Order: sequence, then C-alpha cells, then structure tokens
Amino acid sequence: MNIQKNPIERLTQFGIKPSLQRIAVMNYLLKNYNHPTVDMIFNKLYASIPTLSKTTVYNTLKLLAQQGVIMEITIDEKNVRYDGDISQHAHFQCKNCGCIRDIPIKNIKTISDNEAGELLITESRLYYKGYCEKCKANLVK
Amino acid sequence: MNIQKNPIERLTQFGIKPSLQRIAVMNYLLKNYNHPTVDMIFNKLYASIPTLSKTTVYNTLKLLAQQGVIMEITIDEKNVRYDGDISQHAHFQCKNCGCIRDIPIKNIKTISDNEAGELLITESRLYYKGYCEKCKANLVK
DNA sequence: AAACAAATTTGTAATTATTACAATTTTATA
DNA sequence: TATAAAATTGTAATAATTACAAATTTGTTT
Repeated sequence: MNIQKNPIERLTQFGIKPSLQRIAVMNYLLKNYNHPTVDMIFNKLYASIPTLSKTTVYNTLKLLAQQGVIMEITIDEKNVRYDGDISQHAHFQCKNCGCIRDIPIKNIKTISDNEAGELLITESRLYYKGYCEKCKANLVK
Repeated sequence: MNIQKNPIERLTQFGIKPSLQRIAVMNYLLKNYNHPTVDMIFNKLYASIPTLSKTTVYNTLKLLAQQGVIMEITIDEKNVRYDGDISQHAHFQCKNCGCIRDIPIKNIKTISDNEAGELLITESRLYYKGYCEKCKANLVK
C-alpha cells in the first residue's frame, strides 16, 4: 500500500474522518520533520486555530498513533514525540542538546528477525543515544 | 570487562560509592527481572528501609543509569522502567496487558551497524510492541 | 576523639505531562 | 427540521518527576 503524503488523503487512507483539527495536526506532521512534542504542535496550530484545545491535540495524536497513521516516539524520557514519517527508520537523540535525528536503517530485516517466540509483534522502534556533531566537538574528553 | 553480579561490586566497578540505599536499589535490580518502575522499587524497599525517600530512589536510578550501571527503558509512555541486566538485548511490551519481556538479539552487529555518520553513538535500544501469548489468544480478530 | 567539610539522604513543595470527564459544538442521519 | 452520533472544548484531577533546602551520614584533618 502506498502511503499518502497529503494530510486528508493520509487520514482517509487509514479510515479516519478528516476534521479541521485532525487535518491540521496531520498536516503539521507531514510538513515538519522535527519530531515535535504535543506542546510544540499545539502552540503552532493554536496561532491559526484559536479555538483549538490541547486535549484535542492529545486525542488526535493518540488516535493517529493507535491507527498507525503516525509514529509515537519515546526516545526522550520527558515528552512523547511524534513523527509523520512512518517508513522504517531509527532515531537518535543527543544526550547533551536533546536534538532528535532520523537514522536510515540499512538492514531492515534484522528488526523483525528476532527471537519473538510466541509473541505477536506489530511494531518496532530502534533508538540511539549519544552526541551529535556539534556536541561531540565540545566534549572535554 | 566482566560485569559484576554482586550489588556492592557492581557499584564499585562503576565508581559509585555503595551506600545502604544504593546497594538496596542495585540489589533489587539484580534480583528482579521485572523491569520495574520507580514506584515498584520504592514500595518494595520501603518495607525494609522505612526511612527511605522516594527522591533517593529517583536520584539513585538516575545516577546509575547515567553511569551505565543499569539500563533505563522508555518503552512505556507512562513510566520509565529500569533493568539491571545491561547485556545487549531487546524489549517487548504487550499493547494489551502492558507486560514487558526481554528478547534476545541474535544479530547484535546490526544494532550498531547503521548510518550514524558524524554522530557519536553511545547506546542503543530496540523496542518491540504487540501482543503476548495470552493476549494474542484473546484477540477477537 | 573533636571539628570540620563533603557527600548523601530526606521531605516537602513545585512543576509538568497527561488523562478524565462533562458540557458544548459540529456533523451526519432520519 | 429534529434527532442521534461524533468530535471538540475547557477545566479539574491525576500522576510522574524535579527542585531545593534541611538533616543526616560519611570521610578527613587535627
């Protein structure tokens, strides 16, 4: 199945009714590759949709993540992050500045090639931690 | 380097002074493979150490995780989990009952074999979600 | 051992993310 | 238009985590 890049089509593709608020959230995630928090999304959208409630953003993100329309990322202990790119890739977070980066995965096979046994596995996440280029350079060592 | 199984030795091995509280936390994690939350650890230890403060448990776990003595697991959005087993392995969480399981990784190589580029990677986590044996059987489908 | 400093622990208060929930609004349907 | 269902909103509650200052413990120097 070909994943849609248009917000309305993406929602429809996953059987979700495209309301104004849902389209706005979906659109944000398709345009911004910044792995935003709920607050980041809310604050940005609130500027153009003054009636928007933060609860709606929470509800929408939870719904979309449950349906597999978006990815929920728990690499950061503080906040859940979201990603509109649901193609298989890993994430990196800098332990110093906190920035989150996408990391392509060469060998996708190994992600599902495991000792799952009787478990039914539906999704996988690969997280890396360390130091980004800038922070690496500033390390005292 | 051979990772110590004894709580005091493990702490010492990583350059951490083995106080009563730290030993207790470390000992709990070396004896229990339940990927506990802070509350689970605190409640158990509080029974035998009535002066124990939850802040101390938070501080200790943060310290140990930072020093690499234990693993911090963020597979669950609600609570951070901890693991005294720092050997390379993946984690699974059931989306229905919430149970967390260890999953051995056959091909450890692929975990660090990625497109890191200029990033300095110090740790990796592989998380799986899905349904455990019991919950899988009860799925309506 | 006494005095002092450093490290650790404790307890409380504050902060922050998230959820619960009832009321309201919007959308779909008869 | 009337009614039902779905979605949104706003506020209050919950729960995890952190900040921080006081108290305690430990280590060191005299």
